[in-house]
Amino acid sequence: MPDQPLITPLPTAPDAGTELPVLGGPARERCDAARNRRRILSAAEALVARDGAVAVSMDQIAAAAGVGKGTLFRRFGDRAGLLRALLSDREGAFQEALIRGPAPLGPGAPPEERLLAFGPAYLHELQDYAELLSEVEASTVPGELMTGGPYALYRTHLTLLLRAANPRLDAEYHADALLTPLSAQLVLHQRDARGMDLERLAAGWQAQARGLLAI
Amino acid sequence: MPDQPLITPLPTAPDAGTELPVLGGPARERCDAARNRRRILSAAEALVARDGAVAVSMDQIAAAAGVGKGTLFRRFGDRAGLLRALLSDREGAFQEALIRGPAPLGPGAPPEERLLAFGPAYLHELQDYAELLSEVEASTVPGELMTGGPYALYRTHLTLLLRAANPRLDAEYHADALLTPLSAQLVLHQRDARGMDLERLAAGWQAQARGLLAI
DNA sequence: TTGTGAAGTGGACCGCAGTCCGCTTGTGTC
DNA sequence: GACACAAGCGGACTGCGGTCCACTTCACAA
Repeated sequence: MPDQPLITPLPTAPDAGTELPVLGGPARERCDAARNRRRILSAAEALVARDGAVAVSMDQIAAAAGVGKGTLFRRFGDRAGLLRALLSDREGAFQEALIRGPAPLGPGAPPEERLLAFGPAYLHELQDYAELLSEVEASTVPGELMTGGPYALYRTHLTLLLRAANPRLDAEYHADALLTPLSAQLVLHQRDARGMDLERLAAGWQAQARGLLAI
Repeated sequence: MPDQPLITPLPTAPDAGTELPVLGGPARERCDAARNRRRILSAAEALVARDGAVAVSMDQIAAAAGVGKGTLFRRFGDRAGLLRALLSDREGAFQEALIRGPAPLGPGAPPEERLLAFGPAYLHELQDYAELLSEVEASTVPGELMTGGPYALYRTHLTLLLRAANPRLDAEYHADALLTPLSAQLVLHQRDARGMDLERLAAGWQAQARGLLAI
């Protein structure tokens, strides 16, 4: 299982990873590089767990990992990339469940049911790592957030489901419109500052989706 | 007409402004301070018009205005506050139209119609200053964006309309859910990177709202 | 074992937003 | 007009994310 499943690697950081001993691919990773990557990730994980993602700086991570700062940026592109790498396992599992998992989230159920299952499932996953993902959202350059990374997959997924469930809709638009209320920053604010619990958010999201199916 | 209508001033920057010659209020603004504020705003406006909001730094604005950097931050709190001040006239006009303007955006029309008028009107306004507002969104600390500033008014407005139009809804949730797809960052991405024109965005938003009225 | 080129490294460096505090200046009082 | 004091000022300073490039280390071939 790759370290960063389904996340397109940065052009500057191929990160082919996964120490396959055979089949020297187009660009194998040198073993000292792999060792440093592990060091960086485990140092970052420990610091984030202790102090929270907001309070951890790239210098701190570099120092804790015993590498230079340049190595962090060569490996992960920018701060958002490093934080995203910390999430990749969990995000990968969710993406896997979307594509190959059991119904109604995975294939097998009718598109209406799969659509209605998405929001609550995503919100449930989000509870664990909302703070980290919120930090990723904040430190990603605006346009890039929607373009690459996991959002592109979710957008495609929702577009296909919407198109199948109600062909009269502008599926592309509504995929965005259903995805933005799931933003980690918003959900965190709703949960912590306004006291809206998970069930309420999930029910609201489903109502939003059901409305689209009704027209 | 105040400089920053309906925008609650920062605690560190009272900005009572508006050179009222009479009625010495609780905290009159000294006239050199007012002169500097005008200098800063016009310098900022010129630089933003020339180079774009992203490319303009606080140091540049301070230098162009002929004041120290500390003055900028004393006056406007942070970068987002300064950029928001550049928008305040236009935002104020739109808020005015919401509250006291002609129907269907203003009062007089039934809530369903006022709701459906909001999205397209806001998107239309946004076209002019989307880049600036996107920069404000990006440089505002996450929680604060929804709490203060114009968003609070829009959220309240939508909440009231939704509650009146369909009492079965969780009006507070759906106010957020209808507001997030109007984020300047998203709209800019949809318009420029994905080639979705204004009519399409407006129609999509209305469909989203109409769905809520239907259930 | 040794040579070689590319992949990898790390810390000095840059421009940035935001803070701090000693100094200046305007204003109301006597 | 002189004074006192608070309001205002500004630039040096901090820590940050991110870049750069001279240097080191690895992997492979002869």
